[in-house]
Amino acid sequence: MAKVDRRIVKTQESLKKAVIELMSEKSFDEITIQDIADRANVNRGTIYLHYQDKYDLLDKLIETHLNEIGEMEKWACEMDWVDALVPYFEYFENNYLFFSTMLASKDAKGAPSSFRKRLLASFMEGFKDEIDRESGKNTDLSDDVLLQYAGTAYVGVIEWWIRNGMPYPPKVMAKQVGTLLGRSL
Amino acid sequence: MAKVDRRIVKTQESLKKAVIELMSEKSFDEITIQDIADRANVNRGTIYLHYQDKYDLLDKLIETHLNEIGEMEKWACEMDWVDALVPYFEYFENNYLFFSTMLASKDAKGAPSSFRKRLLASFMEGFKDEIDRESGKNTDLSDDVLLQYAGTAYVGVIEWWIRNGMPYPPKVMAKQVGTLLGRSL
DNA sequence: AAGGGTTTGTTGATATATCAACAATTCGCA
DNA sequence: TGCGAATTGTTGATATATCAACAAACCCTT
Repeated sequence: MAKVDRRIVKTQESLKKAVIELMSEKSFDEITIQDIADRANVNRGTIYLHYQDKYDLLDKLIETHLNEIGEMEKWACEMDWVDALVPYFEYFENNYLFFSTMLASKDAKGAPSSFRKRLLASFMEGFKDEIDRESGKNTDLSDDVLLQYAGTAYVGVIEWWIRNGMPYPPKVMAKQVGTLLGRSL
Repeated sequence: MAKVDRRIVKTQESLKKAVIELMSEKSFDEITIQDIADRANVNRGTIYLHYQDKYDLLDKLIETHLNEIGEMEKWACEMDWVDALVPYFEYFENNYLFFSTMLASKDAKGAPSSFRKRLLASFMEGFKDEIDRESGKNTDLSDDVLLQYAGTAYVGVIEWWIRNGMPYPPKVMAKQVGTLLGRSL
């Protein structure tokens, strides 16, 4: 990974943080580029050095998180389901504002292409390699159905957990969801 | 006040914040320029664009706060002592980390020139115009003594209040200290 | 006191961010 | 509908921050 200039990182992080904050206050279409610039304490023009427009910014923001989640999948490989899920729930907890905002906000017209959908796709992709093909318990099931089932279940639980203010600690969630996913796949 | 470039403000604020944080962890002489740069997430060289060395940085940091306190004096003029003090104590509260660190840390060799002394001088200066010259209650007292008395008392109380984790809310402190200062001056 | 590692202050070349100004577009509303 | 105001996206000139590299000063430890 080539080193990125410090200023780029700082600017992009302020911008992303600003968008998240603003989205928890107004709907995405009401947010203006100037709003974002002000909140991030960055010149308006600077935004265009990094992003096409606010849709692109939101898009990249989502992409960033999905990538980080994707990274964890590799790390978590070779682990028990229950243990592997802990970092996920901790990640959701640490980025509470982002997830609650994303799952709460209605999609704007153009770009956002439903965060929920992208999250689901990401999870299903990750589940692919985790399906039990040995014990034979899944021989009568098609992957499509299985993935859809486990994926929506997972997303659904996360959504519920976030929306309800994370009523259980990450470890407890990981254990329970881990058990259930283990049964399903 | 000519507008200052955004980047300058950001950089200087990170640097000042970094110094305060670090001073609450190590003694000032143990802090290295590189430490400050790292903590502030700024290139080491950038520090020299703004300050001579770490002593200068600390000096300017103190100066900044003393100036802000000085500003409040003008604003607070024409007010009852009790009311006038409220913003002060609120300021101390808001900058708790700074004041507790500054009042706690032993002076390093070169520059710091005792924060406590500078604070005292600043207050005494501010008290000058507040001495009661009309009622005649102070005719037998010399300004020197009076200022020294009230100044050290004020600083002493603040020091105590900060050191003990601000056991009373700012308004309560303002009321009590205000009463006492009113009697003294 | 010598030596090896660390910290410092400085430099020059380069990258990025800023600012102000502009025309083009969109928005709110009369 | 159409006007005025706000927002957008771009530009060019400039300011600031970055990075890497350097020699000098400064520990410490032997």
